[in-house]
Amino acid sequence: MHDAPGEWLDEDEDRTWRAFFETQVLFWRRMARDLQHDTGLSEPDFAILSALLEAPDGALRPYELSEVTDYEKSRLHHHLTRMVGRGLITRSPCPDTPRAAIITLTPEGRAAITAALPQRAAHIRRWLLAPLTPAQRTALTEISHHLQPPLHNP
Amino acid sequence: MHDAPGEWLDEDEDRTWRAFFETQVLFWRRMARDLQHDTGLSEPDFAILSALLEAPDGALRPYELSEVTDYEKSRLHHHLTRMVGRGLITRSPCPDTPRAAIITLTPEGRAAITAALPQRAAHIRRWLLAPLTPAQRTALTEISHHLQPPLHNP
DNA sequence: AAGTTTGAGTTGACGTGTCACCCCGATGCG
DNA sequence: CGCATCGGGGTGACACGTCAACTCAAACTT
Repeated sequence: MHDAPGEWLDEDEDRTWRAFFETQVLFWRRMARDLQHDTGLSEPDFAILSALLEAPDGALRPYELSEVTDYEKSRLHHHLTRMVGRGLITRSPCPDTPRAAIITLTPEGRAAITAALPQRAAHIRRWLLAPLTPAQRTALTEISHHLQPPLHNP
Repeated sequence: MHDAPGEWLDEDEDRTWRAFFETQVLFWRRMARDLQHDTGLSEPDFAILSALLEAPDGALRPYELSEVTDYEKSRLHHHLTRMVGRGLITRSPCPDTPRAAIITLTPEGRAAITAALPQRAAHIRRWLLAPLTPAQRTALTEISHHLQPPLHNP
């Protein structure tokens, strides 16, 4: 015999993989570039600011932000530090609980994210939704769900 | 009227976007983690080493690597520097043409990439191909191609 | 021939991410 | 009570990427 699953993908698998891979690289590159150029925000800026915008008073604790954005605490901490430096948020010790921090949207941060939302929607439409037929959109949604959950072995 | 395209995505668009977004994040996280843990290589390591492996004598000039991998020259240069430091490749001045460099696979680099190829194929099967039905695979291939080319306005 | 342009290669500063580890208050339990 | 463990928060080192700019030889221009 030659090989069971083989050393590399067969021709069909390879076609799917290459199309997928190249498209993903292109897509995220376009999204990051447009977001940056149209709003001055990066992907993580956008994720954090929009989480804060949906929170009451525009304020959340870091671990809550970490759950919403699915960023590890260290990555989140570093990024929050940079965002404080740019005036988008503030980090203050929580008055009641000592050992706790609280992240708050500044007016500049609020202005930035509210201005960015429609831009972002336009980017998503332009690079993802518009090129697809309605059938392809639903297919993509289903495919995404299929790739998501099993998690048997994280 | 309320709004033409609106400030954010409508419910249906949002469902597609969220499913897509979250799945992509998860997918690339899994792929990078598995590649790292099973082979000690990062995504850019893998891309560069497999390009070199397919080249005659396992050697290419940086600008050729840049075309194959679609990395900007600066990113490529920095990464090559790190890879030289790890002994995966060598960078030598090209004998005939002065101002040119030549990147060569070391025995360690060749061993690393040949060991990594089947691992990588297994990761792709596990996280992308296996969870999908044959129909979904072909749909994904087509969707990827639809998202690719237009480029009207880079 | 002198001057401009082109392009491969390089550099440095800085933004982004990951890893391993530390700090310390709160919680739980022998 | 004393001690361990847990978890939110934080830090530093280093890997990865982007941007703007520089070098310098070859090619192109006038």
